[in-house]
Order: sequence, then structure tokens, then C-alpha cells
Amino acid sequence: MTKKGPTIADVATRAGVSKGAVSFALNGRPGLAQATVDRILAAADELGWRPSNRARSLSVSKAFALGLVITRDPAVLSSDPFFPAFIGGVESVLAPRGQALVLQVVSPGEDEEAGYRRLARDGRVDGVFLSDLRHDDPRIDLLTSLGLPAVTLNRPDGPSPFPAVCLDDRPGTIAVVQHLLELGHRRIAHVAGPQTFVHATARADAFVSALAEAGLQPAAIEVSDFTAVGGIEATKRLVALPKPPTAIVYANDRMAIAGLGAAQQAGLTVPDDLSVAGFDDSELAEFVHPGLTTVRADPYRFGEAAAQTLNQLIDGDSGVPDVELPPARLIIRRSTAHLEDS
Amino acid sequence: MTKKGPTIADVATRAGVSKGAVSFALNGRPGLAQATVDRILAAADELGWRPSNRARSLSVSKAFALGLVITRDPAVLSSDPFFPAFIGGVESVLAPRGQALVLQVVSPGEDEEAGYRRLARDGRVDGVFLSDLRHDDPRIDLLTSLGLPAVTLNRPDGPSPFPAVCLDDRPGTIAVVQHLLELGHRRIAHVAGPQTFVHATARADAFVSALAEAGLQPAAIEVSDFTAVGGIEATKRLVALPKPPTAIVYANDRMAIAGLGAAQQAGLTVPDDLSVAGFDDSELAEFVHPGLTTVRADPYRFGEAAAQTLNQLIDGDSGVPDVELPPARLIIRRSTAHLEDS
DNA sequence: GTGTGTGTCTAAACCGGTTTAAACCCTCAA
DNA sequence: TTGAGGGTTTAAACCGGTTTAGACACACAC
Repeated sequence: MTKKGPTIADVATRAGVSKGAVSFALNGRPGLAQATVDRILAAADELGWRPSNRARSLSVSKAFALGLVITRDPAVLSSDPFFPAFIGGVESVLAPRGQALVLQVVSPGEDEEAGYRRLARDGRVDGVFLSDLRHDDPRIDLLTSLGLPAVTLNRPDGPSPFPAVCLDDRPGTIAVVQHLLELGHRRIAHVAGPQTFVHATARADAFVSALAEAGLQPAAIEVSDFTAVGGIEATKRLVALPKPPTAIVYANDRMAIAGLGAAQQAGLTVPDDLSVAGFDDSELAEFVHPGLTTVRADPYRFGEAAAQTLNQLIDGDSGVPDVELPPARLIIRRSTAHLEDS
Repeated sequence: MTKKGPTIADVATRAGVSKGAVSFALNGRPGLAQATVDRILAAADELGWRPSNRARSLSVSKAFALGLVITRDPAVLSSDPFFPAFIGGVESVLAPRGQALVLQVVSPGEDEEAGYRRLARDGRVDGVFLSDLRHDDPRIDLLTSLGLPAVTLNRPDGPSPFPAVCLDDRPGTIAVVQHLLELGHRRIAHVAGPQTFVHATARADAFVSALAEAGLQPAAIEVSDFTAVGGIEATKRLVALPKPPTAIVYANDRMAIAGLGAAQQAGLTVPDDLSVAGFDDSELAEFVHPGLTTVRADPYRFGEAAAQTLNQLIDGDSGVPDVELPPARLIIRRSTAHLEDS
């Protein structure tokens, strides 16, 4: 059924050379007369020949594909603005190179390490992206022992043999806090993500130290789980405090948007009674009511950089350097406002 | 660097048989004595041998992978609840079979057909999922001519050689309209998706005919684009009408949530002044304020069914039947309410 | 004792590339 | 004339499986 294209042998015959010569010409290896190379390339062109990935895979022991394992509940993943854009950036460097992206979505309950094992064992990919880094992330040792090259998204806290592509979350968080301080807020709370995640603690730490900088203590820190439900519950607890915060900084937009709804449901007016800020600048952030003040990173660039770095590593370049991406930017909207004297 | 596992030859030597015998034993083909099969399997087990799917790929001309091309702006994709869950369902059938999912995200501006061409030319996949079906979808002819098996997500309007896995959008839409009618609404408007998409017109048609059933005309139909911005603009136009609708049915949650914000910004109270309903039941739908009445499908099941069907097709089962999934269910929340006499 | 058949297994070709060792041709120096 | 040496090209092995044709042993019928 599937069209069978011409093979390297067909090209060789047409150009009047051996298979080996065609291979050499295609890969631009020295040792062939220029005239011969031209003739071979012309023949390949006329035949519309493309070397078979499968055959190449077998002989050079490469997959020509990169892997991404997303450990996340599909329901939660759905409103995550990071991955789609990240993947877009990855593809933009993969496509021209003829590489593919193999995706694996693992629910948190399942054995996530099995995902990586499978990718490695089946030789599906030449390397993987390591996202949602956790403290003392066991996947680093796993990948090391599997011999699977990787790039970490942000820097792990332990030792790591892999290059890291980093987008520092702290400047963005600090900017949010400073923005709120300038608006006159003094009782500011944080709704954090699970503290097993490096980026969740990074945001929480940045929050605390930005306040400390101004000689303040957090009004409260609620450790939540990045989900909408989590955001709601944390928000309910915060507004019920004897001395409730006048502003809440959420570790992501999803919790922030849900929290915004919860606050309104509780009878508060945002931003008059409560200022609210998120993190991510997801599509809806701009359009909920009131528009959500948040922090915008560039996941597309992140994907590009990660793919480039991973490819360098795979291509055997030694000493692949870490990459530092420009930090996220504060986006001010209507959900944060000057503290009214009450 | 990468661990080199044992090959079929190692297993053959250990079991004292030929490579061919090992292959036969592994694939459960007849012609081997049971004792021999056991011995071979034992040897394979002891060696921890797994057949290389690169080699298998080459000899049987299969990729052992399925492809999904998503034509969507990454920014828009981000808040799309469908794909992540759909992919989860797909993986649940792929993983046990040792298949992989190759993902390709194409921005609307780019040449989407190139995505399929690339997948086919590179022999990356054995079949693809055809989502976001359009009227007279050119991809059907393209895939036919590429000889790439496919499954369509929902039924195309033209002739199609491919099996379809369907989740009828109409019952859900009709349920929403009936719900609004029961609440006393008579001026109901629809914010539709781009009418090039089959599912967008299906929802619009269902909307119109559900009203007609009750002897009513749509208050208005705004054709939009499934994005938040589009939802806002359509909403603004609707509330500015001389006789504005008392209820708006949006073709997806993203437009509905954004529209909800726009209506509130325009000074309307939802649901007192305006009832609003979405479609998808995205994570945030439950948590915006007020909670969004919407329609919930089951994209995970959709993914499962699509993957199973595509695999049947690839395995050469003849006459693969279309699959009809249970229709979406109405989820009633706070954004729709009884029409107040004013 | 030969012929036919059946069940079991192997050798070798094959998939379509890459890579290595060696052969070939030509030129130039001894 | 012979030999060394460089540039060009090829034949063949190889990657690790699958598949086909045929070899072999043994049973049974004639």
C-alpha cells in the first residue's frame, strides 16, 4: 500500500557508482571527486530519493528522535500553558533536521520511571528533556544509568552530568512582590506549588526573600498543588484568616484564576478588597475578570534552546554549556491595585 | 555510551539454535517443537533480550509508532483541554504494545500538509490521527495518496476511505439549548467556531435546530475563532445589540470564559443579566466565577478508541467499523439561571 | 527397501543504509 | 622500469532482526 521509494541501490545504478559512493556523497564525506558527487546528487534528485530513516537508524544506532515524558495528570496538563508552546519551540529545531518528537504522557499515579526506561530500552530516542525537576530528582541517576543523554529544564539542586537550560523564575516572582509593595501592600501571602518541585520552591524562596528585602514577613504561605482545586482551597483558607492578606501571589495562573473565582465567591471584590497575581501568563489570564497580573516567560524559546542543547550533546560536542534564558517579565493587569485605606 | 544489549544471535547461541528459530519462537509462529520454544524463551529471558525495534522496523517496514499532527497555534493549544487527555488515552493503548506516539505541532501559518508529508516520507509512523476535521478536508486525499493509514476524529462530510471515531457534538449542544429554554430564555445567541471546521458547524447547526424545535430563531450567531480574544469580541458585539440576548451559548469553554469576563467588564452580572454556557468542561470551567455551565465529553476515551481503531486498520483487519462514543453530557453550574422578568 | 509425507530446524537472502579494507588508476621520483 | 604515494572508487561486512527455501530426521504406507 505504502509507496515504496527508490533505494540507495537505485541511485547508485543510475549514477553508475557503488552504494558506498552514494552514501559518501550524501553525507558530504571527503574522498570523492567533485564531479562524481554532483552526478550522484543529481541522480538522487531525479529519482526523488530520500535515505530511509529506518536503515540509517539500524546502521548508525540512532533514533533521530528526541523524547519528552510529561508526568502530569491529563486533566491538569490541559490547562498548562507551558508544554504546548515548549513543544512548538522544540519542533522548530527538530523539523529542519529531520528529527521527530516522541511524546509520553504519564499520569502521576503510574510509574513514571518506566516511561524513560521504555524510551531507552526501545531505542526510541537519542535523548530526552527532563522537565518538572524535583529535589534530588531520581531521574537523573536513572538516565545516567540508562546511558540516555538528557537536558534538564532548569538547574537541578544535586549534581548532574547533564547540561541545563534555565529560565530563572526568581526575577519574575520578585518583580510581582515589588509591584505589590509599591501599591502599598504589606500583608502579602503566597500560594506555592508542591515543594518537591525545584521551580515551586524557587518561586516560594524568591517570594520570601523579596519580602525580607523590604523588612517584611509573608502574611502566610500555603503550599498547594498547582491545580485549580488546590488554588481554591488555599484561597479559602487565606481569606478566612483573622488578619487576611491584602494580596496573594500564586505560583501559577491556574491556581490564581481559580483563586480569583474563590475570592469573588467569598464576597470579595478583586482588586479592591484583594489583589491577586499569577505566574505563566496563560491565555485566559488576560481575559478573566479582572485581568490577571502575572509573569510571562517564553516557553517557545525555552523549547528551542533545550532542543538545540540536547542536540549538541547528542552530536558529541564536548563541554556543552548551560543556557540561561532571559527571565520572565511582569505583566500588570487589573487584578492588582493600590491598597485602599480601610 | 549507551548500553548495548544482547542480540538475537546471542540468544540463538545460548539456546543452541539458529537466529531464525529464535525469531520464530518470539513471534509465536508454528513449526517449532514446544520444548525448543521453551528453551529459547528461557535463554532470551536469562539474557534479558528485547528485540531491537530498529532492526524490526527495517525488516518488516513498520515504524511501530503512530502520529498526531496538531495544527494549532501553540498559544491557543495551551488552553485546549482536548489534546492532553486525548493523548493520554492514546498512550494507554500504545504503551502495552510497545508503540510510540510521534507528535507534530504545526502553527496555522505554516504548511500543515508538510507535517503529514514529513511523517510519511520519513516513515516515522504507521498511521495518523486526523483531528480538527474541516469541510472537504484536503488532508483526506493527501493521506490517501501518501498511502498513510488514518482514523478521522469524527466523520468527515465528504467521502473517506478511513474509519471514523465519533463523538457527536450535537446532543450536548441541544441539551444546553433545552436547559436554557427551560430556564425561560427566548433570546439565545451562539458564538460559533470557524465554519471551516466540521465540529464547529455541527455545533452551530445543532444550536439552530434545537431552537427551531421550540419554534424559535437564534437571537444572533457570531462566527468566531475558538480563541479568548474572539470570544471577547463576539460577546461585546452581542451585548451591544439593540435587543441583546439573555443567554449565550459558546462553542467552547475558552470563548465562554473570556466572554464571561467581557460581559462582566461591560457591567453585566452573570447569570442575573445574562446566562452563559460553554463546551468542553475545561478544568477552569468549574472554578471561574460564576462556575460555567458546559458540556463534558470524554477525550481520554476518545483517544483510546481512536488508537484501537487505527491499530486495527494498520494490522490489516478488514472492514474496521466506525466507532460511536457516548455523547457529551450537560454540566449545569452557576452561569446559567432562570430568566428574571425585567 | 524405497517413496511420500510431516514435523523441526537451519542457512542464507533480505530490509536499506554505513563503514572499512582493499583495489584501482594516475603521476612523479628514483 | 619499477616503486611509492595520493586521490578515487568499490566490494563486502555490518547493523539486528524477518522470512524463505531447503535440509534433515523420522514415521508410515506400499
